Amino acid sequence: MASSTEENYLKSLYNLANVQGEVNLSELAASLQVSLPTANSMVKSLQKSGWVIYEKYKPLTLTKEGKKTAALIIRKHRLTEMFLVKVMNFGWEEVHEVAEQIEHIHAPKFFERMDQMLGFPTVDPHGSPIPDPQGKITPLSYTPLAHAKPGQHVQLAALTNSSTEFLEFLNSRKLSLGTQLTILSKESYDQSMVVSYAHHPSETLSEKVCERLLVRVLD
Amino acid sequence: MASSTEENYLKSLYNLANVQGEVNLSELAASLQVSLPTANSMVKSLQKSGWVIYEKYKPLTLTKEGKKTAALIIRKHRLTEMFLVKVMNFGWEEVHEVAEQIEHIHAPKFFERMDQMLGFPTVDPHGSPIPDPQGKITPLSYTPLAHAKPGQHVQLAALTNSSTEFLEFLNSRKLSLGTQLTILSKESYDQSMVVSYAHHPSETLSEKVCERLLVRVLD
DNA sequence: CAAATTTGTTAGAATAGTCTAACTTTGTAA
DNA sequence: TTACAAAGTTAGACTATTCTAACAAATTTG
Repeated sequence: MASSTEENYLKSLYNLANVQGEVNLSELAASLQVSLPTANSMVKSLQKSGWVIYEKYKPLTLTKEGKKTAALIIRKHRLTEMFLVKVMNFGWEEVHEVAEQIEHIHAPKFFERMDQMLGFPTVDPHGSPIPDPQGKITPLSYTPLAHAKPGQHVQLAALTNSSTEFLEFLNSRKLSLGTQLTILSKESYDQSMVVSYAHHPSETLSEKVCERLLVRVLD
Repeated sequence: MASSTEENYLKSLYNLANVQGEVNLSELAASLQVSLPTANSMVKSLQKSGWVIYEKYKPLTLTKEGKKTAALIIRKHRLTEMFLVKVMNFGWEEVHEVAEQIEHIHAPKFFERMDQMLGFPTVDPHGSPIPDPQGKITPLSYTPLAHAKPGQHVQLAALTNSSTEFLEFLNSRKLSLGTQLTILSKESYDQSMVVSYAHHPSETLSEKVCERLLVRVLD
């Protein structure tokens, strides 16, 4: 069984996986905030345990086992976030830290109960998909708000970034998942967009924000 | 801040504390299932951190700080057990293992929310008192069933032992906290007792069981 | 393409927590 | 009160995870 540290490496590897599912050591080290040699030696040991495929100077890939293990940790993380928000009344900006700890708890029944109490949710409070109990994950197919056209009606469905600061920014604008927006205009100079939604007849969102908001196009 | 390992040492020390609040190294080592040298070296480091008072060949005592830290971990443990039973519908025999892990989570708000959702309980599912947020604990003042006299009416209030096996035994007899018992007789040969309670007109409980059941005398 | 930069590797060390083996103190009991 | 047993200590070693310093390979770029 993986230690918490190992679980964190697998999770990072899973989340960083690029087009080919390949990740550089440096990316991994940066994402975990450890030095390159630390990541290097850990990766060697993950390889010995059969979780990653690794050859000197080559990029890293998770094995099938590694992917599944990672997905199941992410499942626990997202289920926990959902539980904190729906059952324990946390704000969506408060749940990450706690979930980072609870995801390492070994107690299948605890997470099964959460799942059941939540009615088997498929996405977490930030719209990210929750892997199923087998570690299968259905990728999202939403569009960045930045790609929407003036006149379109869209609904906020997920975020590509869930940092506390961004979530607090969204709170301050009363933007939450499900909010329906009408795109009023797009400024070609800086790609910012002017949108309207309930009680907010005109709100300007920067390019950065528009890229982080994933929407479902309604018309 | 204490590591999980250190927290476990403090908790054991707190729970083992005898009359003088003194504990032997061997008791500690046995309770944590580590070797004597391991306990010895850990105790030295706990002393350096100001959590225990220790001198070569002398018994151990927790400092004020150590006691408070321990009580707050026990608070998290018991609050968690209560949450698992009352909110997540676990059986009282299933909660210990999970709580052993969750008690090490650092997330004040998480436990405050539990406390609030539970209506600020003062005892856990096994009748053990929950330390307050300052680490103060009110000791129980119940009587072992073994001390009750034939003819008395008592109510099951707490347990001195909460092992899974004992809890499953109680489940099998439909005995739970709050159950009112009438003591029918006590066998002087083996100290076993014959009691009656809802739907159980006559149930024999061994001395061992009677010593582990703490009751409130009703008349 | 050769230099510069980025990326990855090795070596060596530190800390936390654990162990076994060997030895010393303390406490008990004949 | 000496001898044995129980309890505690020391020394030395091991694993996991981390670091810095020094070096090597790969990649980028003028």
